[in-house]
Amino acid sequence: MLSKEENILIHAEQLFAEKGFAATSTREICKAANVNISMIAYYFGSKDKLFERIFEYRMQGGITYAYQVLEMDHLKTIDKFLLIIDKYIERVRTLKSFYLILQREQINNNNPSTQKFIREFKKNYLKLFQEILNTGIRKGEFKQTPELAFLHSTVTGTILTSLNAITTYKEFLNGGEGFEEEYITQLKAYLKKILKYLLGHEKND
Amino acid sequence: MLSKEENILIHAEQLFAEKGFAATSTREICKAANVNISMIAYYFGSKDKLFERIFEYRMQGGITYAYQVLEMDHLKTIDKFLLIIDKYIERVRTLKSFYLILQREQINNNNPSTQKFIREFKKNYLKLFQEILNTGIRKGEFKQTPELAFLHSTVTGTILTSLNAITTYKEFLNGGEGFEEEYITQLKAYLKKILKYLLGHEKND
DNA sequence: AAAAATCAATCAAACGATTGATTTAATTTT
DNA sequence: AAAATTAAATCAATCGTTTGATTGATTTTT
Repeated sequence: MLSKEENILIHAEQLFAEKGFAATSTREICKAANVNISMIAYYFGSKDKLFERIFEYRMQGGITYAYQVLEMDHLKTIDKFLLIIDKYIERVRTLKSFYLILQREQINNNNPSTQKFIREFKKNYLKLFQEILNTGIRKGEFKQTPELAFLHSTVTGTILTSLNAITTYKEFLNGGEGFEEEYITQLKAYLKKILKYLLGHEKND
Repeated sequence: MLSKEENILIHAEQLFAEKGFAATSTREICKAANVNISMIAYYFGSKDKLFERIFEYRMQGGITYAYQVLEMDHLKTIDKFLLIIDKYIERVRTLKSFYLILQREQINNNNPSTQKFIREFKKNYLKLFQEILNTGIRKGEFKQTPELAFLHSTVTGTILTSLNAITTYKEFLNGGEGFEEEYITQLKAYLKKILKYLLGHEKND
C-alpha cells in the first residue's frame, strides 16, 4: 500500500504527463489522489516543489545499472552497450509518464532547478557513453568512433521518437494486435545494427 | 512591416515556445505584441484558436519543398533524400520557436484539433519517406530498406535531439566560438553516413 | 496510572490574485 | 462613412496557497 505522500506523487506525475505542469491544477491532483488540497503544502511545500520531487523520486537509480554493466568483465564492450540500451528502453516504457515529463522539460525553460537537474543528468549519460567508447577503442573492439554527441543523439533520439510515435506508426502501417511487442523487438535489433556499424564492430552473428 | 495579426501570431509563438501554452497568458501576449487584449478575440476568436492558427501558419509549405525535390530527375535518389534532410535541418533552426511548440505538442494530449493536425502531418512525412524508399529500390540505388518507422525515428530523432541539446553538448565538449556552425556541418555529414549505410547505398565519395 | 502536553495528519473554508473572455465607448485609420 | 483598433471596466471561473480547527496517537509530566 502506498503512503499518502507517494500517492500524491504518482497521481501528480500522471497528470503532469498528460496535460503538462501549468495545465494541471493542485485541486485536480488532490482529487485524483483522494486527499485534501492542503496536503500538497503539507508534504511538499508547493506545487513547484512537488514537481521537483517527482524528478528526485524517479531519477535516482537510473544510471546505476549502467555502471554495474560496465564492470561485467566477461562481456564484450559492444554487448555492454547493447545491454545498457535495452535496459534504457525498458525503463522508458515502464516509467512512461515520467519520461514524457522529462522530455517536455528538456524542451521547456520553466523550472530552473529542474533544468539544472536534467542537464547534469544528461552529462552523466554523456560521460557514460564516453567511457564505453574509450573502453571499446582501448580493447580494439571499436574500429572507429563517431562524434560522441551525435551517437548520443541517435540512440536517445531514435528510442524516444519511436516510442512516442508508436501509435502513429501503428496506424500508418496498419498494425494489428501484438504490434507493440514486435515493434520493440525490432527496435532493439535495429539499434544493434546501427551501433555495430557506427562503432566499426566486426560482424559475427 | 508585419500586420497586427501576424505580430500577435509571432509573439504568441515565441512565448508559447518559452513557457508553454497554459503558462502564457493572453495579457502577456498582447503586451509583447503591443496590442490591446481584445485583439485576440477580434482576430482569432480565442486563445485556443490563436494557438491552432500558429500551426496553420507554420505548417503550410513545410513538405512542399520536399516534393519539389522529388521531381528533380537529374538527382540520384539518395541525394534527393539528403537534400530534403538538409532543408529540414535548416527549417528547424529557422523556425526554432515553432518546432519547440511542435515537439511539446507531440508529447501532450491537450489540444485535440492540433493533435489531429500533427498526426496527419507526420503521416505525410512517413508517406514521403515511403516514396523515397520505393523510388530508390525501383531504380536499384538502395540495396536494402530499413523499417520505415525506425528510419523516420532515427532521422527526426537524431536531428531534433541534437539540436535541442546543442548547448549541453557544447558545455560538455568545451566547445568555443563557432561551435554551432561546425556542429551543424558535422551533423549533416553524420546523417549522410548513416543513411547511406541504412539504405545500402554504394560509396563513391 | 492518570493527566497534561506534544505531535503529525487531515479537513473544510476562505484568501487574494489571475485567468480568458466580453462589453461598451472612444479613437484612429482607411 | 466604414473598418480597424484602443482603452478601460467588468465578468465568472479558477488558480495556488493559507488558515484555524480537529483528530488520534504518542510522549511527557505529575
